[in-house]
Amino acid sequence: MTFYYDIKNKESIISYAKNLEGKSISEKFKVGELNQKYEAKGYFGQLVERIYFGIQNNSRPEPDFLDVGMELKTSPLKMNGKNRFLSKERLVLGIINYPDLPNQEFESSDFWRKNSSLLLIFYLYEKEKIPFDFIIKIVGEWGFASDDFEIIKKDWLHIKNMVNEGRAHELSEGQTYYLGACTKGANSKSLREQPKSKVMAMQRAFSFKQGYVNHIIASLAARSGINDYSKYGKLIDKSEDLKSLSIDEIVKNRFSPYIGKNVRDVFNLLGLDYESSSKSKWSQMTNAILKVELGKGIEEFEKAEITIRTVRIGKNNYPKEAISFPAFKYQEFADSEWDDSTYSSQIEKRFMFVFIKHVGNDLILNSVGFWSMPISDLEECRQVWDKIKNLVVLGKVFKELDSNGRRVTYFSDIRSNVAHVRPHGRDAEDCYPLPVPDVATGATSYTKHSFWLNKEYVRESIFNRI
DNA sequence: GCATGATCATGC
DNA sequence: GCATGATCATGC
Repeated sequence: MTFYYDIKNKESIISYAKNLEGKSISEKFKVGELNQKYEAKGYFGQLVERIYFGIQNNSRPEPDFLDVGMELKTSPLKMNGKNRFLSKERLVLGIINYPDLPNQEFESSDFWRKNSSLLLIFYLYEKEKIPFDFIIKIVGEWGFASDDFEIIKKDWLHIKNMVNEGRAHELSEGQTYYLGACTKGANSKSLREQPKSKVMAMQRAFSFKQGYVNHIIASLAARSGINDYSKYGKLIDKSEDLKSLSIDEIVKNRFSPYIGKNVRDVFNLLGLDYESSSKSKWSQMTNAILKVELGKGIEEFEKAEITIRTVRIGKNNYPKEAISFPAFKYQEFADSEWDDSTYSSQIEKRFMFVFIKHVGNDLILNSVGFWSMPISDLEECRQVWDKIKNLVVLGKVFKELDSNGRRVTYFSDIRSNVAHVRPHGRDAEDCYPLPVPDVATGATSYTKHSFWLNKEYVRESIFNRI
């Protein structure tokens, strides 16, 4: 079989790949190629490699186009409400080889040799279609701009250091920025040996976070003229050298002139209105301190999927409030497991906390820092989630009426050292449907609820450690 | 004084 | 018009 590209010429390969834009595999080839395996996960990528590029499926450590050092990757897109393409998932870039990793240097590592230049083929995933009919929307080559390179290299080093310290079993995605160590395997029971500890560690792969892939998509789409690349505010300006500073340090440096100051004075210094009753004034303050235009997303944080939370601290370093997550849909408990639940993906992210402390009658900007939940606490969150799921799918929402004739929920009995569950809607009438009607009352919907991090937990495990 | 339930203010 | 982060209210 002849292929219409020059295997030793990068531009030739890219322009051949670009012919796929706007088309599906079945439009390019006769459907006679169909076989029964088409439902298998990852099959689309195999199709493109084998049928379009004539590459035998492999799991070699070298890039697919060896002569030009470029790796071929296919990845699914979804549409958001505004007709913009978003990544459907993270982009997985190869299993982390725990035994070898401590002996590698980044520039000559397996990871960088294989992935430093990516030929990306993004297709629109549509549930009702077979992979042959998925439409390829965006094709392009992705190298790494210098800022991204430095951040990805630091992420890689973090992962390597964890393995080198015998802590591969403590790795989680929230510890790094763009390059994550995502779980890889049938479930979280896929365990591997690690070189510096006897503890078995979950199998993990290097992967770009969904937020980083979104940035790649927006950037490639803009190159192809498919849609505009919406501008974010950037945290890092040219004068700062990412070779010596991490994102953590850059953020701490920006905050340091304001730490310990009265929040009213901070607002005045920044030209912001402290009297505003807006609850978004805290995010305005953060943007202003970070020197990012107000009302804009922070590019580096969007790529790293960092969640910013502002927390007021009262006497005894006790948080004024617990920390909430978005209300959950009861139906989701019937449809998913922990590993693919919305809550698990929210709680595994990296967080930036801004702590504001009440001292006498003053509010002081106390501290700022990054945080991700330790694996052992994630396990507690999982248990809380499992218990709520169990109640919801059994239709056990309400207990019998209490002595005052009020309906009491089973949900408030479920509280661990880390998290609990509480109402979270516009008011008590703000409901989501239940997958199973409540056994005690017959109710088919219930007030929106969400998971909350306990105040005690916020104090001990976040505030006291930042 | 905290746990629990309820609700606000805004931006998209 | 609703989802979300932030905050208020009350009874034990």
